[in-house]
Amino acid sequence: MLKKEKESKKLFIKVPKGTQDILPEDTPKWYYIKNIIREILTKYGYQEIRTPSFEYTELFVRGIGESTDIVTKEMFTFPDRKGRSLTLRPEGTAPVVRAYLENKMDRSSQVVKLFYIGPMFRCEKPQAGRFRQFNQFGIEVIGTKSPVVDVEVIIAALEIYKKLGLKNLEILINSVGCKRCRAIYVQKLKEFIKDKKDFLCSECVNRYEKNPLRILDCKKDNCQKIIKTAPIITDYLCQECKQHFKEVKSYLNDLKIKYYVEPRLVRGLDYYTKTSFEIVSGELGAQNAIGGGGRYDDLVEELGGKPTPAVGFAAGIERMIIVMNQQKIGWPKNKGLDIFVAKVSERNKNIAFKLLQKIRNAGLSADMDYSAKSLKSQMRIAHKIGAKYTMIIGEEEISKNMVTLRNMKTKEQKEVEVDNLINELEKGSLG
RNA sequence: GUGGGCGUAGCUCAGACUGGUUAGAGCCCUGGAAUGUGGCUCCAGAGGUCGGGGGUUCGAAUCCCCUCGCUCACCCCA
Repeated sequence: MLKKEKESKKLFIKVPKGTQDILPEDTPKWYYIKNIIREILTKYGYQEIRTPSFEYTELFVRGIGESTDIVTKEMFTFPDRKGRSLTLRPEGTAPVVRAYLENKMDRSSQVVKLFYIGPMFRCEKPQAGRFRQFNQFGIEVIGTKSPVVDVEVIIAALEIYKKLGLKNLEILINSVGCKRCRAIYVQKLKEFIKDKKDFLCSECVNRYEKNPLRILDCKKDNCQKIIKTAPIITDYLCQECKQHFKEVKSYLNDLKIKYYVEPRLVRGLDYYTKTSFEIVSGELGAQNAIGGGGRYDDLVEELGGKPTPAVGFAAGIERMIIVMNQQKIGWPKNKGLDIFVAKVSERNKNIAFKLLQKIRNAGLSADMDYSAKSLKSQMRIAHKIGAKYTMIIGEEEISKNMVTLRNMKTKEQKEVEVDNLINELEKGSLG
């Protein structure tokens, strides 16, 4: 017996690493946040799209980029029964573009504005603000190269943050150019670094061949020193990219939105072109990005469509919640129960249950205790769960075909006829 | 993948450095305080083989080794 218990304790299964339960005390927060996201994005003309939680692996390999960290070491990939490779989505943009093409949305209208909310999966080592399953909301505007849209995406995100009450967010912005000018810049960068390679850290030496732009992001002191004097991409943008970046900045200025140009901002997804930005918070620890995005003018074509410019943004909801908690921002709490039904003795439980159901049918929330607890205990429960009223059913009341209704706040209570109960409640006993 | 920190009651932790009688506190939980009423207070009670395994020792929560888990950082990102 004791041995069994011991063994069963060992067999407790825990949540997988990097995942978490959202408990009832927190679900209202999620409702609240998701509602605000939907409300504001709808206002901006975005429509919600829901894509599957997994896709064929190839979508992400082609979309995000073969050599990216996400694809090389962070994906949950598994074969289906026929051996086709599937992957839990690590991000939302590639699936949305896939759905856009698959459902011929390119034919139905000029510009398609979509948003999504849902879980993403990355098999990384968890730490502060980083999980293996996390939720993102994201927006995608497909079908226009106008820089106005880059800005709209940013301000839509900012409005959501603002509505939630998040403070002290910073916007970092950069342009990573297009295919052509980026290639030229990368060449310049490599030339600059070539004779300084020996002073770089071992990882950056690797990056030199694979993805030289990442060297800009290295935080090691030595690399920083070298990078400091390196050419910056914004000096090598082609005419079109330069003009685009200029317009984006000028719209931001017009709207009096504060931002920092960060020429070394390079994001880890290969599809970005031109505008690339990040929204960061000091309250997040090392993982300070609360959201990020940019333009991806080549992705639609990359995934088999016609050349179609697009821009998007994605934000981590868990990180938003972390910042909300840090900044002690409140959110609507669970609504208490309208009525708790308390029975004086077990003999009354059938009547109590019938009345309980009657109240529920009238559209009010109601509950009772199903074990044989004392009236005192039942009152305690009613108090603890925040019931507005407690309905007490005892022999005295039953003999008169009445119940006692107690207002938990004012502590006033009165007897009410059962036949008149719903009327009484609707009439305003509940305010 | 590489490093640091931490695992003692449901929760927050003390005890560990300087091994030694039944391992503690607060909160929470359960029951009770003139018989049918919440909070506070008071009383009583439940709850841990100290993450797991091995070793040293007369004796281990405490020292050593292994292992698992959590956490933070690097990396990368939301």
